[in-house]
Amino acid sequence: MARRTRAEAEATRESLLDAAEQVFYDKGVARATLQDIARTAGVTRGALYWHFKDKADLFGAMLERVRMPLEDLIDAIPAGERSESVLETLRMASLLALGQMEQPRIRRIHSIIIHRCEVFGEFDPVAMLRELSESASANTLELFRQARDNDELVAEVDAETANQTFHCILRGLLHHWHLDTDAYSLSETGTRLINQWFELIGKASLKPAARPGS
Amino acid sequence: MARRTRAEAEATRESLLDAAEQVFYDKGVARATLQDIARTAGVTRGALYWHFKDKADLFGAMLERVRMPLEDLIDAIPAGERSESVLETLRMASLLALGQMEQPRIRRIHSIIIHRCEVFGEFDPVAMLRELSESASANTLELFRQARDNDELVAEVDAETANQTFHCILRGLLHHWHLDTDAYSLSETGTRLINQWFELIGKASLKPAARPGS
DNA sequence: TTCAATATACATTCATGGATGTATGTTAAA
DNA sequence: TTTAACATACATCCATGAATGTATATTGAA
Repeated sequence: MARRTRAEAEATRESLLDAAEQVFYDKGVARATLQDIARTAGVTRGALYWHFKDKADLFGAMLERVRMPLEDLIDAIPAGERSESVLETLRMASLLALGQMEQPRIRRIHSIIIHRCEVFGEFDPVAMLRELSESASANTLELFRQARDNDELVAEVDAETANQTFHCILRGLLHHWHLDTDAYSLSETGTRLINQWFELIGKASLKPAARPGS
Repeated sequence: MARRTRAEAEATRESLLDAAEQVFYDKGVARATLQDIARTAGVTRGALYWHFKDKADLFGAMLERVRMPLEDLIDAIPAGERSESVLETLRMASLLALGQMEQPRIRRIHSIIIHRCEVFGEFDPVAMLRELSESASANTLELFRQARDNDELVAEVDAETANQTFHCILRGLLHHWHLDTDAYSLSETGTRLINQWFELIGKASLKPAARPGS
């Protein structure tokens, strides 16, 4: 066909990324063919090869599109200025994060990363996950240390172990939820687990109020 | 080549499964070719097609080979007769499980399932993971309920939430470890996390002894 | 403002390889 | 002799990537 205007070109690029998301989700990254993706987007492989070098490039661009909200979500945790206590800030931030993970777009991307792609030539999604994990862990560790310095933690726990357990619970919950996202509500179950754990590690004297609900 | 004796045939079948493990681990299930696997096993694709229907069948057989030890590991948890308290039994069983997961064979299989395969035609590894998870969760839930009935749990926690948190911590830790298995020792870090959590959920009056080490 | 000149945004076609599955050959065990 | 346990050979398919075609958008100069 003929040349499109710049706005139209950007639109086809976006529709290719949308199509990639859908096809990767439906068939897995390896079994997804560029033909499938182009057809889903309503164009030919020619268009795809114009906008992206190959499947790895397309995959990377697809992740890039949601990396910002994902990283914002992590960096936003310290942004919630310590309203009452640092632990309370962490607790509320993690509940917020769980809510984000139920959004369809984020959920689909997570599902692709967790269950629908594998080590992939030069491109290694595991490395990306590792980086995200490291950065998130470093951020919250700082907060757990503040909590310890503020004497908000019970005697049995240290900041480092608490931080690790915190991320393990969240990660474990996310992975279990992705085994069957229709089985239960991530945010509801997550809220229950997180609240109970924070109740255990926080000193009773510093609790904001008795939560009578169940 | 010539016809082999039954024992030799079984040996080539085993070597094909060994080769599948290695090649799946190295290149991922999708990018692994049956040619690679046969070559690694020192035979041709003819032998592979004699023993297995196709790649999915081979993959299933590979998992079948370690399913028993994996399920034994889960079912063995209640087998550790309640020595002192139910919680103590659970704690020790989980530490045992972490140790098993560091064994090279189990580690490789886990790595393949977690990072090196994706949804796969009729064969769905996610469904298998879901079943294993359900069965393990049901087993331990019964024990957490016993612990509650024995009044071993602090007032803040209920059996159901404790069970979920327990599995989330273990699952989250396993997944994080598999991002870089050389970064730390799974059993050492796991012991620290698990011990601290059990200390939090168990009543102090029932603690077997003060663990002075750190 | 207008109009070549050129870059852009694709579609189409082609060459290639590589993976799969099956059919058939071969040889020694049973 | 028959058949199990492979090896070899073959046909088919299909995904990739690059090459080429093409019509329009954009731009700079006059």
